[in-house]
Amino acid sequence: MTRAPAVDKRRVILDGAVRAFARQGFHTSRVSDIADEAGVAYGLVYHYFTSKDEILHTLFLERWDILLRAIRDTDARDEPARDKLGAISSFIVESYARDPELMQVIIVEVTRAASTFGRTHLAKIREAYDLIAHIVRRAQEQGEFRTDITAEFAALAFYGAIEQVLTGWIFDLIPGDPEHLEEAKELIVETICGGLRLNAGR
Amino acid sequence: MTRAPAVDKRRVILDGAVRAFARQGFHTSRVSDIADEAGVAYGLVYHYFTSKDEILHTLFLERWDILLRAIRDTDARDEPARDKLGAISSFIVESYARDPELMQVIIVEVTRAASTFGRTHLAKIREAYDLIAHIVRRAQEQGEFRTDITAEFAALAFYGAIEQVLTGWIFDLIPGDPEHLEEAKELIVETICGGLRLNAGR
Amino acid sequence: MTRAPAVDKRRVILDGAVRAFARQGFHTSRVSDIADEAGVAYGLVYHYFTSKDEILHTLFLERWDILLRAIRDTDARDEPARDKLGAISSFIVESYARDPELMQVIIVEVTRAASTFGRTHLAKIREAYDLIAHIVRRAQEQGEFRTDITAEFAALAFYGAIEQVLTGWIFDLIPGDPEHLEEAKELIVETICGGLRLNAGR
Amino acid sequence: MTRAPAVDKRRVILDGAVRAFARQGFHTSRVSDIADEAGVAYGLVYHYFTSKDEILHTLFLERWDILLRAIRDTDARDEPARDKLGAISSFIVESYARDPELMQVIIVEVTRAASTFGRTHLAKIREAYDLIAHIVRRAQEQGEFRTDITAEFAALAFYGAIEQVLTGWIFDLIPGDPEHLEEAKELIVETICGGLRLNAGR
DNA sequence: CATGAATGAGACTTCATTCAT
DNA sequence: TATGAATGAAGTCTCATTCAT
Repeated sequence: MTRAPAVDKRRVILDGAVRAFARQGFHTSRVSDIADEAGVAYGLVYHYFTSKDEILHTLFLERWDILLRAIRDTDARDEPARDKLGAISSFIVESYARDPELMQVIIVEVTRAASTFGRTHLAKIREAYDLIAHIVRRAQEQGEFRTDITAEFAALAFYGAIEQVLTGWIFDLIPGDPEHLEEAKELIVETICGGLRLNAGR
Repeated sequence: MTRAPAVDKRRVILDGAVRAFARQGFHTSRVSDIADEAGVAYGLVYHYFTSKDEILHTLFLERWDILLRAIRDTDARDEPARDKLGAISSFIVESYARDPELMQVIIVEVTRAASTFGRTHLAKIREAYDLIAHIVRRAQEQGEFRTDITAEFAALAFYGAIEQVLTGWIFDLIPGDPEHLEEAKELIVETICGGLRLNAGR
Repeated sequence: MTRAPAVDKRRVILDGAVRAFARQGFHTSRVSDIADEAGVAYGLVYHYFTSKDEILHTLFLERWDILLRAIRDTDARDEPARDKLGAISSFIVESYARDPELMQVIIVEVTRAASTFGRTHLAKIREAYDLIAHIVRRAQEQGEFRTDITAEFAALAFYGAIEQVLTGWIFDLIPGDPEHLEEAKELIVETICGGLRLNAGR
Repeated sequence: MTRAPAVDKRRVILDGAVRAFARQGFHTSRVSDIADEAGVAYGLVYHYFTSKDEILHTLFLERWDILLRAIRDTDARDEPARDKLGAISSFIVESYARDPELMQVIIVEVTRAASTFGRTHLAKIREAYDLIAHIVRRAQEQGEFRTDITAEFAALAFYGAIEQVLTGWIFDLIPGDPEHLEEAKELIVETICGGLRLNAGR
């Protein structure tokens, strides 16, 4: 007759891990650092997770599935590709605004640090590119986007630009205050869709 | 009086390290893997480098300085910013074409895996962004580029797009045969400068 | 709530270290030798101590503080300096009789092998000399001891004689059976206080 | 038809070793430190010595044989034991005055740090004690010294007192300027022969 | 003789994971 | 659930010694 725990220790550990990973990086974080950060005992981490790796996997998968769902939902809407990409850009920036440490961990330790984890989750990551590429491809078919740039290529460029901007915030290369974040949502997509070139057509 | 050795063992070790890091990643590569790959004795690695880290630092700095010089040289030329960015894109793609393993190591282990190394070399990395931003800024002043996207932001987006495309090749997300590489040089810059949108102005 | 362990593993490790150090010397003892001798796993040594050095430090400090306290207690008594020195001599010889390996380690590896450790603990070691010198100085002031030999000098000579006798036992230069040990307590102090010379005054 | 080298490199290396060992201790001195200190190339050390150990052995044996000879010469003289011990004391202090670094190395790294080297040279070291004990024994037989303190024991105490005083100088526990050194020669022997006790007989 | 590059065994230390309580 | 002591494999770095020139 055990009642539900006052706090979800599993969650507490995941949150501690985010803070530890964000501060010291995954490799430099010891399991004891995670436990300390979470305020739980050393061994409890292994009660909820089979390995240190699994914690990072979990953090990534949780978040990435949310992202994939968001992209799918966006794509389902009936609106110009430009707006869809805008929505995706907004969603990612918004995610960063809400939990910068978590996004930092996912980008720095998984998405970009392809070493072990990236490779493990390559399929998942690719899924996002594919979904974006799909949006682009449809836009090309419908005459909204140019066709001389392949959809796959465009998807990478788009996502790469977003991640780099986030990286810029993470490492203080560009100002990351709320105002700039808000502004960036639109600028990112405009950069990719509209291009830097100043021309009459716009 | 010792004469110069027939082969530069230091170079041999660096080359071995590139292969080891490219195959297994920096963290997973043991110093003995580097030595094996280079075909030298374990201890010799420490004869030329003070630590495993220093090897990666050296690889990065060697290459990055070449990149910075290339960007500076490009900027010095008198031509449209569009062409300058094209030249930079070409240079980076070309670097990848010539030594994909080295570029993989630099991107995957340093530039993107900011954890420990990125932070160390942040200043160096930023230098590249700044140089690119400078090109953009000048283009904005001269009416070649639109001004509603800040130069710093544009630089990040541009560089991010390139890196992501390279990452795409590295992880086989998009075809990376010579033909595609050649084509990409131009496509990258056209994506960023021209934008994806199909419009009359072009 | 974890209860106190049946055996104090920290103590077990220290004891194992004493045996290892006594047998092979500090430098020649590997951490694995200590663990083996203590009958614990390799890593447990580092659970309780931060380094191999710290183990030796601990052994020394534990014992030396006991010695210092003994000297202080002795000095507090109201009796001739001759008897005080006799008590100190007895205490040290007694310490050796009880745990010859520990004393060997402290003398051979710390007190005399001043290289690294001695220097670290020089202040502590000096404290002992100073306390002895203080006893001598008081005796000089009260006419018990001659004054042409400085107290500091006398303290060194006294302590040096003791240590050398212990070293003699440790290296089997002189017989170290219980009987001789007992006898030595008095002989040491008599040598230093009475002198070797045969003269009418005694 | 090679002529004698301008400088005896072997000697130069030994001298460099003394400085290195005195400064950093034997264990902490690398062979390269010795070479650097001597101003010769790395490998040359192995041209003259088979191992790092052998260098220390050589330093010790060279000096110790001189000491043994000095003791023997002293003993051969026809004079009171008191004066013989005085001569030995003088000789050792003099040795320290002339080359404190060498004496430091011999005492700190060999004589007292019995670990590996002491054991190796135990027989040699014992020889000195035996010679001193012999002097004492003769003095006892001739009624100069008391007989209740065994000669072996007395020899250890005497030598121990000397070494401790030297150690005091080495580690700056007592002032080691020339004046004090001169004075010590006599004080040491007077401490041991005359004793600290103030009594009518003297 | 002289040089210093090359070798590789060895030892410390770290830390993920297990387990008894 | 919860704790943290216990385990031991793994990896970095050091450095004495060898050797080609």
